[in-house]
Formats: sequence, structure tokens, C-alpha cells
Amino acid sequence: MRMSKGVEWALHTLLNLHMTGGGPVGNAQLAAVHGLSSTYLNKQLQALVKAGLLTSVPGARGGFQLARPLDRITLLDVVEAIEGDARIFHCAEIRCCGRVGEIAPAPTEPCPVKMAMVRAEDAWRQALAGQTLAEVHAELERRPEVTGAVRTALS
Amino acid sequence: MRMSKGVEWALHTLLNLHMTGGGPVGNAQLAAVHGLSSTYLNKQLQALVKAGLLTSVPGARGGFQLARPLDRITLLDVVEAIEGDARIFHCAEIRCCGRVGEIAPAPTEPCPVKMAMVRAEDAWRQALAGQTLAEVHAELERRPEVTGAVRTALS
DNA sequence: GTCGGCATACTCGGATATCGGGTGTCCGAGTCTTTAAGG
DNA sequence: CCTTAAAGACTCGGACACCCGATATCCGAGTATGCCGAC
Repeated sequence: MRMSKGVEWALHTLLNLHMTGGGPVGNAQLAAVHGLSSTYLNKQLQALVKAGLLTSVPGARGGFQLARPLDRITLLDVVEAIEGDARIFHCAEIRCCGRVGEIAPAPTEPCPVKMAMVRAEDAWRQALAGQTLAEVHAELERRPEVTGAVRTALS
Repeated sequence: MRMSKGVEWALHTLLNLHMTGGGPVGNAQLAAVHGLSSTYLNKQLQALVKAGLLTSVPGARGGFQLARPLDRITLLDVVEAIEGDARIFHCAEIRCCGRVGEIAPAPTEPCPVKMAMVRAEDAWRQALAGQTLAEVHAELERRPEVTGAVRTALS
């Protein structure tokens, strides 16, 4: 159960796009900032486009740009864009299978095990949804030499 | 990013072991309750033994039994026993790589992106640690016909 | 000088290989039970 | 009848294949750009 590294790539790239000022930036340039594979980063950015977080501009001088400001993008938006909206814990309803399923009929109420895991996962999603990229960016700006290096690398 | 199905198997099996009353039960019998693969369930139960949640009794009439009562076993204990204690979000520190790494020296403070993801994951872990299997079992007992079927299947 | 057309280069977008971890299975080591014989 | 020893069967424990999804890569479709020629 490890999160895809595409999430980390997407988060940093979204923050970098905010620092450029709004113009479209090609994935090759975005990848060079952190030494990533441009082709694989492209795959992740396409997922962000499908999720509505980015807009893509085709043709020369094209690239990707933010679809909306950082304070309207939460961590949950990015995670769901890359990982999908499927649940981490997938209940296979094994309580209804096997010998116990032959003895008792399938219960109608939801599985308590599943409910407990869903409660924990909801806490995680709520914590993700409660943090915007703007807040993360504010933390980054407390070290101007870092953000300055990103702007230099993208210029 | 999908949780291993072994977690579901382990949770239900731990609850079933509690319903038997304390005697050791073989994995073949435990697997038959929910129609699981006994060999693969064995793999998961061995992980629970290594984590100290179960004790194994070798030899004929042997099997597995709970190492401590359900109210001292949290959901986090089971998840960490099966999935390991590694973080879901693994920060590769890409902020220090590539062109930006050549411009600015590596920062000493932790990555804000990583910190934000850790905060969310801590909320998840805290929600898992705040729920014991005894509470889940109490929910199960509200449907006596289900727990009765399990006890019949294990007798 | 200005307009229109065209070749070009650059971009995104999806289709295609490769690799690692979860999934599933099997067989050997060890121990308790049972059974039988002997005292 | 009690003790004892050995055979047997059942259990755990770890080592061995398989498969799906994440990872990584490549090539084609499409468009803005820049250039060239005509007017």
C-alpha cells in the first residue's frame, strides 16, 4: 500500500506552475526543474487535465497552466486526480462467503469491519480536503531562496 | 494505492477467533469459515504472530489463538502487522533534484509538501488507533444470527 | 509594405513495453496425539 | 492396569511461481509560429 510517486510529482509541479505567473509551460521544462522523466510527468499532468485542475494548450509555445488558483485546489483533489477516487480498503464481503454464508442468510446491514475502516479513511480524506495548495505554498515562501531557485529554473 | 486484502482477512479472522472462546484453531478451519485460501490466510496469520497479535501452537490440535483480548487490539495494530509500518506517501525529496538542486543548496527544513501529507496520514492512523476490535465486535453482536453462524461454523 | 499560404517545429495525447510487489501455492520441519506392546 | 516407546498425522513456517498494476517509454495527431512569395 504505497502511494504513487506521481502524486508527489503533481504536487510540486502544480506549485511550480503557480510561481511562473500563469503562462503555459511545457512538460519538458517542468520536468527539468526536478530532474523528472518528462514523458512520465506528461502522463500525470494529463490526469490533472482530466480532473480539471490544469488546462493544456497545444501547439508551439503551448504547455500546461493552472485551471484555478491554488487556494481552490486541495490535496484531496490532487490525490484523487492521480490515484482515482476508489476506496483504499476494498471490502470483498467475505463475511457472506464460505461456510458462514451457507448457514446464515446475507445480512442487510453494512459490514461493521468495513464501516470502521471507512471512518478512518474519511478522516484521512477530510484532512486532505482541509489543506489547500495555497497553504503549502505559503510554507514554501518562508524560504525565498528555494522559491527563487524554482523561478530561475523556469525562466 | 489499494490496501491488501490480507487486512480484511486478518480482521475477520481475529474477530472469529474471539468468538471461539480461546482455544487454538487451525488455519484450515479459519479459512473455511469465509471460503478463503487456507495457505494464503496462513501467510497473513504468520504476520500477525510476528506482530505479537496472535500466538501459534504447533503440532496436532494446534493452531492460532489471540495473544491478548480484543479491547487491546486496535485497527492500526492489524494494518501495520499486514501492511508494514512504512508511510503511504514516500517523499523522494525531488525538490532537491534537477535544475533547482543545482541552483540552490539543499534546504535543511523538512519539505512542506511532505509535512502536509504526513499530517493527513497521521489523522488516518489516529482514527485507526482510536478503534479497537472490541468495538467492532460489539457492532457485530447486534446481529446475533451472524455471530451465531460463525460459532456454528467453527464448532 | 501587407496579406496569404505553406513548411516547420514544437506541443499534447494516447498506445505500447518493462518491472516490482501483491497474490497464490507448495513442500519440509517440528510437535502432539494415538496406539500398541511390554512389564 | 500402568508405563513407555514408536509410529502417525496434523500443524506451522518459510521458500517458490504467477499475475496485475505502477512505472517508464515511444510515436502519431494537431496547432501556433515563422518564413517566403505574391500582390
